[in-house]
Amino acid sequence: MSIDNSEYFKSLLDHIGSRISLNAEEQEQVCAMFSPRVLLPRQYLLSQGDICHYETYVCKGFLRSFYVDKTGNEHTLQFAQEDWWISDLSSFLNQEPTIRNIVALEKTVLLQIDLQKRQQLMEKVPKMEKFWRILNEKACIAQEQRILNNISLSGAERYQLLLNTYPQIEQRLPQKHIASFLGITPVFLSQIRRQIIQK
Amino acid sequence: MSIDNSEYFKSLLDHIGSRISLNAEEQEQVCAMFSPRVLLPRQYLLSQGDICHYETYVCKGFLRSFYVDKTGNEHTLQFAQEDWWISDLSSFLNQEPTIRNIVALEKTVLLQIDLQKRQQLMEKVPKMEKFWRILNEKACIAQEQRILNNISLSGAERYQLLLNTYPQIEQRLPQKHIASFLGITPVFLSQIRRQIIQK
DNA sequence: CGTCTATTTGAATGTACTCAAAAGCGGTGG
DNA sequence: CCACCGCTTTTGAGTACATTCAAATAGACG
Repeated sequence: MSIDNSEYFKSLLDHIGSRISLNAEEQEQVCAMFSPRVLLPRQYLLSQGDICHYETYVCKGFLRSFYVDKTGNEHTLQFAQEDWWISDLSSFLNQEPTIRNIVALEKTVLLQIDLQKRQQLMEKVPKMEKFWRILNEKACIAQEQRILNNISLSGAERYQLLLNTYPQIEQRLPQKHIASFLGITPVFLSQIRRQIIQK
Repeated sequence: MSIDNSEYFKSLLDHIGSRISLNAEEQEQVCAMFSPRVLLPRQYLLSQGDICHYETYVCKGFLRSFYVDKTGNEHTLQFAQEDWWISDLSSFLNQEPTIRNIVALEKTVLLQIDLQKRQQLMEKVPKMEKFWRILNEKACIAQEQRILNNISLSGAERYQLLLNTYPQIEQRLPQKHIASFLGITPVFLSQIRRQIIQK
């Protein structure tokens, strides 16, 4: 493990440590199961048709997962920044080809674990079972809220809410990706922004 | 435990047993933590402002969780039928008041566990930690797919997909609830159905 | 049978999309 | 440093998707 990497493993351990407490030995066992990886901007972590082999923790950088429909339009499922996770759970757990893509938007540093090692890790360090349970519970809560927003709010309202929740998001992302996350077209998002400015 | 109830505990144990394997003692410990409850049609399991005190397994019947916005419109987050779970995870885990409602649509039989007992159960029967991890993973996968449908499909397409996935849903639910689940108005759903019939 | 609620229908309106063109904004190379 | 290229954003016009409001019809339940 290089000096560089140790910084990234530390952020993973901090992340896990904020949910469960690990002793030194357990921390080592955790780190032993994760492999670091670096992506350059526009580099793909997962492409339509691949099997998603890893659950991925983001140490640094920014990624986007999206689906491309038959007409070629992109629909953004998730963004992931520092201290978040990203994967295609369905493809990962069932080891089936995905219909999604994950791409780095910036230079990105990741820590990855495959299904087998995750299994082994949960056997060796049973607390990690709890960690993933908690992680998934939080993910469920966030997703429920997003579903509620999608079925109850207009495009303009969803945009305002996103801005309130992540004020800095516009600096880091082109608008068209925000639009595809909200479920509207880039043209319509531009119109929404114009109306906001005119007030 | 009455004879009646044992039938319902059996379905819970079958449900859990399909994800993890429990021995007889563990099965008893599980059952000891759950309390049965019966709801009549239109009876509320949870009301806006309450704290969600239970995770609820549905033995029999049908429930709906929904949010009422400022204008009084209802938005359906989830339906739950036999062998499904329903709760407001956010309210349950944080023990905070909910903004949602859960109501029985039919006569319903439930098994409920509160946060403290769930905690105790996971300590006594560590496998249950795994059970809830798996349960939440599956919930996440389903929610991701619903989000993708919401941002990439039209109302008519979402309706067709729902019918394909749950062909019998129309027998069990008024249309207005289906509409509020899809994120469209009942009037519009009626128009969609008319167009389908005309083909 | 009457009442209450759900569904349908129609018309008008608003929300969001498509298409096309123009303007803006980096990055790259001369 | 500027000109050019490719990509993103803006703008406008026309269209389609979805909502609101109101009234009529249909179903469910006591």
